Formats: sequence, structure tokens, C-alpha cells
Amino acid sequence: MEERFKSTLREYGRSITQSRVLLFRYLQQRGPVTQSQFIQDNRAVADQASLYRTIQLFKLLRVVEERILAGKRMLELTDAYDEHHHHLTCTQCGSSVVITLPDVERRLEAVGREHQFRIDHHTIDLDGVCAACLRTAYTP
Amino acid sequence: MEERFKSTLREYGRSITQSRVLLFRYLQQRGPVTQSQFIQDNRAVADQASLYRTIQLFKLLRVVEERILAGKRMLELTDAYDEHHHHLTCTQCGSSVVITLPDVERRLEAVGREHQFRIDHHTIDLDGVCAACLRTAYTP
DNA sequence: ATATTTGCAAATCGTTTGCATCACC
DNA sequence: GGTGATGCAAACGATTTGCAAATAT
Repeated sequence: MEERFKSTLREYGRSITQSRVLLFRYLQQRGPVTQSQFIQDNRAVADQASLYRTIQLFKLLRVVEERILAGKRMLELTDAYDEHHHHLTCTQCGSSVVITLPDVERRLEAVGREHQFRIDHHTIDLDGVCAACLRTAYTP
Repeated sequence: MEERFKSTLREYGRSITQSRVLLFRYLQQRGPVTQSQFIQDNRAVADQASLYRTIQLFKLLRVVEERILAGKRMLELTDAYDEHHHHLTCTQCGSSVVITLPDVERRLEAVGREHQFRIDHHTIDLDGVCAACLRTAYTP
């Protein structure tokens, strides 16, 4: 997906700079991340101002999007730069399981058609408590 | 739902103040709203500091939650204080159609069980272009 | 060679806080 | 009457900006 990312930058006349590539790779490896975590983790990669500018650019080019997981606002690569997927997030430990839901998606397409909408994008995310946390929780 | 809201305040030893009730009603009428719009619209109801404190409290008590609709971060009453529903949001005109998806929800319950998660909450939102915008858009 | 991006420092914006006063129970 | 909530003004932190230097095309 890095190639597609570079093509996007080229396509819109943006430079393929070292820090942009590094930040893209960071997002690929890190998965969903809070904005503050993103800034913190990349202090060495670029100046704060540039980090904020990069987030803006990535949002503008739809390389990243915001998403609420277990009540927290996260940044994540969009489907075009990552496998399309959904999250099953544990509100106890914060862990996230990636899931795909092809059947649900087909159903949502149909719902869109029923309302004469052209569906461009959907969000489906689940919050709950994972098996591990359910096992280790306090029992009276 | 206002009664339930008041009970919640009572339950947690919080006062049922005039401004809290007014802000709750505002959210009921307004539906999803950006935080800045919320602040703007309620300058007359309470001081900025109180408005921010109210948002914090409402989030803490899970009266409101954040949600991303058509890429924008919105505040909205949670299901406990509003009918459980989902959004079909038009990215052109910003209009939002409320939909319910009982069959999809049943399916997601099952997905949770398959992963041994206890699902507490889910987010399903659709973005696209509504019939009206599709009709009125520029055609070459 | 030119255009874009970066770093730095300063400015700005939204949000939070302390404290005295006010409203609710 | 006592506790919790509010308004005000000041403080704070996160985000943005202008501009000169650096990097990419």
C-alpha cells in the first residue's frame, strides 16, 4: 500500500518526503492511534508543526480518517491504504480484534438503495469485553 | 426520556439544574451536533466554562457520546436517552436520515459471540450522497 | 531552478481551572 | 444549611501560523 500512498501524493502534486513516508509506515504498523500518541511517538521524525500539518494533509487526501473506538477518538489509515476491516474493541484492556463483515456490508448496500442513497463509506465498530478480560475479572 | 435523564443525575448525586435540563432538551431537538455548534448555540444558556463542564459530565454519565458522521465529529445523546438508531448521512448537504437495522444488529451479536466478546455497544453509520443531491448535481 | 515542505518561534484557539457567589436538595 | 454548580477571569495546552532555510521535483 505504500506505493499507492506515494502515487496519491504524486497525483496531487505533493512531494514524497522522508517524514511523510515514515509517518505513513508508522500508521501501518501502529494501527489505530490517538492523535496525542501519534504526536508523541513521532517527535523524533519531525517537528510538531509538521506533524500536525501531516495529519491535516493525510486527512485531506483521505489517507487517514478519524474513528471512535471504545469511546476514544483514533486516527487510522483509510481502507484505500489498508485492508478494509472493522474493529471489535475491548473497553477493559483496549485490545482490538480486526474483523471482516462481508455479509453485513452487502446488507448495508441494500439499505442504502432502499433510501436512494449512494453509499460511499460505512463505519461498523463493536465495543465490549474480550474473552481474556471476562476470564480474569473479579468474581465476588 | 427526560425523566430518565433526571433519574440518572439523581442516582449519581448530581443536581438537576436548569441549564442541564435545557442542554439535554437542546440535544434531543438538535440531534447530532458538533461541539463548537453546541457551544455557540448555548451561549445564552450558560457560561462557556459550564457548557464544557456539562459536556464532560454528560459524557461521564454516558448521556452523550461522540460519533463520526460523514467525517465530522459529532455529539449525540446515547441510546439510553434516545431511540437506538443509525445514520445515513449525506456528505454533500449534511442531511442525516435515521435508520434502524435490527437484522444487522442480530448478526453483529453473533459475530461477538464467535469471538467470545461480550458486545456492549456498536456503531454503524453510513455516508453517501442522498437522492436529492444526486438529482440536483451538475451533469456534463 | 522552482516549488513545496520543514523547523522554529510566536500567536491563536479551544478548553480547563481557581475561587467567590449562587442554586439546588 | 450544606453541598454541589455556576460565572468570571486567568491559565493552560493543543494546534496553527509566518517566515526563512532546507528538500524534493
